[in-house]
Amino acid sequence: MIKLSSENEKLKFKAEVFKAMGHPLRLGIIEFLRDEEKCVCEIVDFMGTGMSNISKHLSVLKKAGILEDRRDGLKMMYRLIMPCAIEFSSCVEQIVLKRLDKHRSIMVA
Amino acid sequence: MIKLSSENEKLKFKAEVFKAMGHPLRLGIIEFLRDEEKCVCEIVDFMGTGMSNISKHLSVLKKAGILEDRRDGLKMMYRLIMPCAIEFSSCVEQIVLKRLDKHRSIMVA
DNA sequence: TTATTGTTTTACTAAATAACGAAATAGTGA
DNA sequence: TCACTATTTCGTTATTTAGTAAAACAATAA
Repeated sequence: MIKLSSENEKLKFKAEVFKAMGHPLRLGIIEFLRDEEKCVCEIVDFMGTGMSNISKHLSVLKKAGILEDRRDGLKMMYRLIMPCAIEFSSCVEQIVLKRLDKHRSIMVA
Repeated sequence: MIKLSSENEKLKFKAEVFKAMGHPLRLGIIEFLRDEEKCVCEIVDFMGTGMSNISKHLSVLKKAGILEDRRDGLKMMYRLIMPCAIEFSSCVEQIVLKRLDKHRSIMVA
């Protein structure tokens, strides 16, 4: 069966969102922004890596449509604009924890 | 601020789930399996690429804990075991469509 | 204007990972 | 054994990632 090309286009766009979230540092940023916007400097302090590196990851998330930024004086503030990302992340977390438990009990057995 | 290492471990596991979904072909497989299990041959027919390629992508999804398989005679049947993946995928789709609309209206304006 | 702060971008290196097709290798059942 | 379905391995090519350093940029203060 041949898939419609518009379907493929949609899949590519959607996959880009998942790909953007598929990196520990970027996922950490998303969770850090869960409740309120933060400046780049706060994100750098929290994540513990260089500003230039964080800035690159932020631009990936922005391009994917997951974050938006806004200037506040000298600072750039970033905020989450895809609330379902947090929901899905918690769902994945539950599954991951369950798997880790299972793994642990196999190790013990 | 320094992050706990167990937090980092969890982030890595979760990121793996997102990474697994961050590929058009794999996302297509997930949506194809939305309602019922399918054999590899059906997935190959639907996605339109080689079996060896599909098989590898299936193993990525299985390893991430998104799919499970079961043998039925000669065939291997795959099914989705992470229902929230579908929910999140629809949420992302809505956002992607909105962005495409906006893009289109900018192009027209 | 110049200096300072906060951020982004570009450029480069090096290592790791991912993608795909083709061929070899399982498993299962007749 | 043969046919069928699926997985694995191999080799090539491409992409991703981390990291650092330097330059560019934007807004504010002196």
